[in-house]
Amino acid sequence: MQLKSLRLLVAVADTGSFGAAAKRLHTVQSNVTTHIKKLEEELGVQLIHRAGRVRPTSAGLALVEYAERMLTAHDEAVSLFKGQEKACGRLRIGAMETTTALRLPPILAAYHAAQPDVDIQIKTGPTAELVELLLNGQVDCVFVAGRLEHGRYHSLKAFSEQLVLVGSTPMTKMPSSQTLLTSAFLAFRQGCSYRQRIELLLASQGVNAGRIFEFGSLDAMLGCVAAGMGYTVLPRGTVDAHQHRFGIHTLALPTSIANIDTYFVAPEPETWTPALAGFAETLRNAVVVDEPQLTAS
Amino acid sequence: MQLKSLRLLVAVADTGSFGAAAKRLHTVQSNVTTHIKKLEEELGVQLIHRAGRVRPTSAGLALVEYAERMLTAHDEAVSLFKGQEKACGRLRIGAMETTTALRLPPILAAYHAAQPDVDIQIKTGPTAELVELLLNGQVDCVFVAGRLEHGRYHSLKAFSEQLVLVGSTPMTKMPSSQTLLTSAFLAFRQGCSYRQRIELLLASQGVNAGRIFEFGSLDAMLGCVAAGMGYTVLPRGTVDAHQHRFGIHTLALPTSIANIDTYFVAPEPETWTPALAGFAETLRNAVVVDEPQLTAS
DNA sequence: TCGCTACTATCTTGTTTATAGATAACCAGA
DNA sequence: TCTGGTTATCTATAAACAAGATAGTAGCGA
Repeated sequence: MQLKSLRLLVAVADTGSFGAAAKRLHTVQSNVTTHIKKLEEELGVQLIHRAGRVRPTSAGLALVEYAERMLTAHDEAVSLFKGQEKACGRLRIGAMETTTALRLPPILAAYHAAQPDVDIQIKTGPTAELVELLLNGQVDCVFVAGRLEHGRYHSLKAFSEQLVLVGSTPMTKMPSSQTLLTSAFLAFRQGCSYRQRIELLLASQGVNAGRIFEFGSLDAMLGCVAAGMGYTVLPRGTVDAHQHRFGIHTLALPTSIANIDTYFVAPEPETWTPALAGFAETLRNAVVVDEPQLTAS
Repeated sequence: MQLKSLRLLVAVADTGSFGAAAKRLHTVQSNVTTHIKKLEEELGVQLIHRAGRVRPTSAGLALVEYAERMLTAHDEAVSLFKGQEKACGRLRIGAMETTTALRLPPILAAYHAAQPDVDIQIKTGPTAELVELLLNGQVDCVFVAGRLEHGRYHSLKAFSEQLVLVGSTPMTKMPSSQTLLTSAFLAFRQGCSYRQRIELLLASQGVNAGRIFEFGSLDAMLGCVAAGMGYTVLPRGTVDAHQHRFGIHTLALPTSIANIDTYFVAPEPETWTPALAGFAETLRNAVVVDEPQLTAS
């Protein structure tokens, strides 16, 4: 059974004539006859009344219902890829908690304005988990800290973050090793790249292992820092955006530890749906505005 | 885009290998490659990651969803006609009020027991309307009074009815012309074949035009007869079944007027869905039990 | 009843497409 | 670097398809 035959069947049922159906689908009448006959042979049922008026039999009518379901699905699928201008379908984005909170909203807003027919799904998690999701095909693209070493992936430097030390009291210089050793550190759960920087920071200060509490959400973490529970390390932009809500203070970190880049990573562009291609386009524009120099690999 | 290609795509996504997909669908690996490649060219998108693990890209995954919708519809459609033993789908039956009330219930019960997956729809109406419905393809088969003169239809004598005169008082002989002239007659709406018999009866008694009230339902009609509103003409079996509920009395009519056959009429058997073929089978069995001599044309 | 018209079925031709098998290229792991 | 398993490419054969020409058929009106 071919979609072509079903389309002809529907056309015959619609127009009530083989010739008209042929004309509608830009072919000739003899082909319509052949296709319908083949369908009938395949199913062992007469689908069209030929004597007198040409009209579908009840078997034909029943098949037309299914044919319409199939053709609708087919046309939708095609428009997924060949939709002119307007993409549709679904876009699954994976991003870190901090990226989602600070960087994504304006980009998603711009994208939604450009492609209103795309359903957007955001999954948040630490970098390691996001990479796993991408490799498993559970998301279409991710925002992660650091370039993905894995080959055959498209990556684009999206944002540059500056990490700062966050505490509950004003700081003018790095807290002493002694203070750090006795303080708690608050971080996202295992796999978060910022957490690695915390460990790097502690090591640079000669502190081996601080106490680290794991958090799942940014708000909870900042709330606890404000309450004097300990320190954390976060991008400056993220902290700035929340500073008025929490009584928190920041201290710049050494450049080698502070600078961290967020990359947009997705499979090769040849595999992109128009929805994803449009998102990459939106992102590229947003990045260019922020920061003229960008790198693609 | 061919259903065959989509089935291969789904198989590749399932098995994670071109060769395994080929084996599952009884073809060779090179054909799988060709089909997938053709799909990819047609849509302008890479659907399968070939490097390393063979797995669908996110575009491929999106297409697989639509492919499954299409293939499900296809398989359902095929099972509509090729379903082994068990028919499915829908069966639309047109029947007269009296047939529906008296004759259909046991047949429908038997049919439903044999084909539980068929949705049954009954439309009731007078013979003329039913014929119209059948000719328009709005029902799959009908039970009507009298053979359908229209060619190219399959018809089968299903039931033989004997019409009786129904009144509110015991009758031993035909009421006088005077009584008939001043009485009302109750009948189904225009187009009902029983109504024609009423007019025939009146004519045979030398009464030109009695007053005729139209009713839409059997119960209402019998209730009004019992209340002494007038006479009606109905099949004996129908009256017998309702006699205990209403105070009504019957009188046999002359054979020429009394005998009326109910025919099962449907388009040619070649156009039958398994659902309809099964119904005809059930009906044939039921009729044979009732009355060994039957006629098919 | 006769012809006219509009329609579908069939046949034929050249072209396109599908299939299976053989072979080459490729990737990942040892 | 070799190897086992995998995909891509090529080829010959077979099948399917599209279009045109033609024949057959039903319905309609005179």
